[in-house]
Amino acid sequence: MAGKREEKRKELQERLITAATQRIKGVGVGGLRARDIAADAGCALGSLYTVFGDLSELVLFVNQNTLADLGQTLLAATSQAGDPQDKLIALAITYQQFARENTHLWLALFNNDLLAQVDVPDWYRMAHFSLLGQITPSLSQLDQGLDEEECLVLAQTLFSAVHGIVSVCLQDWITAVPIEKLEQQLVQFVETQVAGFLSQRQA
Amino acid sequence: MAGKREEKRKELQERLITAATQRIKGVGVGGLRARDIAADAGCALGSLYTVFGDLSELVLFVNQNTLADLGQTLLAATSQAGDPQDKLIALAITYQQFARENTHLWLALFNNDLLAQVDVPDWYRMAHFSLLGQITPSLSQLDQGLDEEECLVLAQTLFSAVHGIVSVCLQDWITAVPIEKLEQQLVQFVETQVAGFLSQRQA
DNA sequence: ACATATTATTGAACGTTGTTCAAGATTATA
DNA sequence: TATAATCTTGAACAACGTTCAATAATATGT
Repeated sequence: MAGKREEKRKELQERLITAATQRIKGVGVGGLRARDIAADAGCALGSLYTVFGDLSELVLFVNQNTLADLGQTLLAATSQAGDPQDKLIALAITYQQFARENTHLWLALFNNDLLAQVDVPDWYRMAHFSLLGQITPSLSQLDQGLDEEECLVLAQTLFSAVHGIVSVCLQDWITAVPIEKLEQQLVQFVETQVAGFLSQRQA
Repeated sequence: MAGKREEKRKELQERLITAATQRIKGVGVGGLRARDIAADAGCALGSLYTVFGDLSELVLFVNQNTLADLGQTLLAATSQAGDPQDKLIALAITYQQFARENTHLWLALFNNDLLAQVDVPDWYRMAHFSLLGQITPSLSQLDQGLDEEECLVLAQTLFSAVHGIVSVCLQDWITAVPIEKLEQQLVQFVETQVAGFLSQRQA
């Protein structure tokens, strides 16, 4: 009978993460309720707090899975791109696609109301960081004069910019740019950015 | 004694907005408490709900002021810029400066957890929209072949991109790019974007 | 296999939240 | 000044995240 405790604990943890994931998918991270999650996972309310310190920590685990999914999706959809520019465009389009197909889970990644109360663990920062690793090769291919740090900063800037464009569009702030034009917007943006690089490199 | 009711109501409304603004400045929109606001404004808890439908509506009024401030700040800091590129850079830098100096108020503008429950009124969308009006002239100056709609979409894209860069940096997602490099990052970004425009216009 | 110690699970209970509403205070009207 | 209309009040409510003593389940020692 040895090891049964740990095994059950792991099972419960997975059930809770699954339940939380489904709830976030449905109602968003703002509509997350401890009692709902416990009910879905088939355990008592208090049991949730024997596995996770609080709800924020549970969301962090959901986010870890989302980040992994996102990383895999980006990798799968862009590995066969040739051109650096094509690859950057494919990354942006795939990012936007993921955000649209998993809006609530994607928004949970950036909801700092919950995350502000917990100090973000290293594995979380790492998962974010590794996404940049899919951008840097294309950048250093575009401009071979970039050192590693410049390349990282540039990747960060580009990622943030694309994220901003997608984010503003999906949260429907202003009526000007409809979601139907998002892809076109992104393609144009990356093209302009790449053209700017090349033009600056010549000067 | 006529008109005293309306006068007191307006005063109370202003006191509540002021109190809420100060609270958001201090603890962020997530730390906003109806009881604190009422206490600061010197009224009963229930009075808050005779002026505003709920807390979200109150935050909307705070945001209106913030948007007006932001608009004024951008206008004042960039009106004397000559070059379209210089103006776009000035806009980005000023936006970042405003975000850093009024972080909590600025974050409240984009916190959709509260805003999602209320349907955003037109005056709110207008205030967002008018910010774009500070970008479009520079863009049509850069490329006079742009029609009005293209120009608006482009302004939206650029604004979103800059917002994303600032947002990611200020929320400290990843350790890679420190806040000290934010300005440099923005300047470089706008320069690249403008260079891209010009290069594409020639082709 | 049994008894004991250790640990996990439970859900009622606590403090805090946004919001409501009958009672009382204030202002308008005649 | 008296009456009607309206606003202000804060106790009360439901729902929330979180805790914890009691109970059930598991591990350990003989």
